[in-house]
Amino acid sequence: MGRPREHDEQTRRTLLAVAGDLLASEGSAGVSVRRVSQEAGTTTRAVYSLFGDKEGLLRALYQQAAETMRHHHEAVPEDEDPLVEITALALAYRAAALEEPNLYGLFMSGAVPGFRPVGEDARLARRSLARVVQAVQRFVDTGKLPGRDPRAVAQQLWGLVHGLAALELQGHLGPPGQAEARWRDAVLAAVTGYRQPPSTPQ
Amino acid sequence: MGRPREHDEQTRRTLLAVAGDLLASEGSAGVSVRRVSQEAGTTTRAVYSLFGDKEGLLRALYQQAAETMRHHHEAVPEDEDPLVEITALALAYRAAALEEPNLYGLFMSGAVPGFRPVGEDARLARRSLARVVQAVQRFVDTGKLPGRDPRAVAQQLWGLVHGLAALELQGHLGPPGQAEARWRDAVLAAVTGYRQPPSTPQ
DNA sequence: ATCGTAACGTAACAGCGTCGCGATAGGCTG
DNA sequence: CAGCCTATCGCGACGCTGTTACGTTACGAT
Repeated sequence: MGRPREHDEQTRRTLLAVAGDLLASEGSAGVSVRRVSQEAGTTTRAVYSLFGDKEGLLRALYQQAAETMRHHHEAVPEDEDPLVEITALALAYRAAALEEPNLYGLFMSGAVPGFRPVGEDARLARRSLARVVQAVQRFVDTGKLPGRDPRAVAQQLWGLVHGLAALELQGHLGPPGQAEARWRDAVLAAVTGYRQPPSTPQ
Repeated sequence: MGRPREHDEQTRRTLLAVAGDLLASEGSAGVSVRRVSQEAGTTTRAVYSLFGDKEGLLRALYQQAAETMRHHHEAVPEDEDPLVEITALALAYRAAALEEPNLYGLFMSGAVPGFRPVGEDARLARRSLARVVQAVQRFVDTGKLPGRDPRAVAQQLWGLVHGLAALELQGHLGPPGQAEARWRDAVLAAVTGYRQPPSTPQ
């Protein structure tokens, strides 16, 4: 019974695509409920029917960004040398961040006003790093990172790459060539450090 | 000639203090020109006379945050061991970030909608790390970080601490005790790595 | 054919950043 | 001392925002 819904899955996809484009082309200021729904050829009601509210729309975008990050990581081949594989994973993270800076900003921190991932969404960010945890675990198991806690190392590497990404997106790392050198060097130093057994007990 | 200005230096300080308090207590959503000016006992015009526009007000807050960060760093005593001094500097960074998360978010990236530091302000962020650059320079000069470019190392350490701060503020590092352990461990690994001469030419 | 109901578009609400406009207040000139 | 000049003031309006109450519409069930 009742009127059949026209705000369907297709409309949902269109809204998400438009929101993503607007975020990329005009930044967070361009993403308003009116603007997005109008450019998607529908009305503001559609956003509220499909996503609950504006934050719901942003949450969907966030999940999409997390998925993109996960795909970038899973495309990295395994390597028996931790330095090679971890460097490749870091550069995959960098590629994802540079590819869609605004989407990455939404994903990793505060590029959009009041948006903050909570609960399941916050865990989504961590899950997108599963590939890194798995790699570090493998290196620990085979004695290549002696005495290390895989989750701790993955967290710390995550911190490093996120910080480098934030700095590069703000222009603090110079031109892309120099920036990549900074990434490689930082990862190299970190992995070198992790290859030594930790001196503080954990 | 003309009417004497009542939007003076005192008004400016009051507006900045109110804006800082609102940012700390209610986040970026609480900082509106109307709200700030009203709670400061003046009118919206004062903000536009003294700061140009809302972004001018935020810029002034940003500069204040940079200054706070610089002070935290300069309070760290010198030490002949790079590991000791750099760890202390990193924990000073952490303390500044945790002390006023919203101000730090404004300072380091996108905690406020359309705000992005440019030009002189972006350089201000780098200048707040002068103490780190100086320390690394000293270690390079005395051969404790052989073959390193002080500016590159400082940038990379900056990336590391910023990333860790962002992760911790988002709750990804667990309770404060574990978080501090993560910080110490990450810095330890990085410094250990920097003590080895770089294998890639720079 | 009529009714019930669910989803629709519209229009309104409060709040936002910004700025044009008339009022105001003090220093300079006569 | 009176009056003008002008820089600064507060007020109110403009167009925007996210959200939602409301009247309308379209279909399945009776």
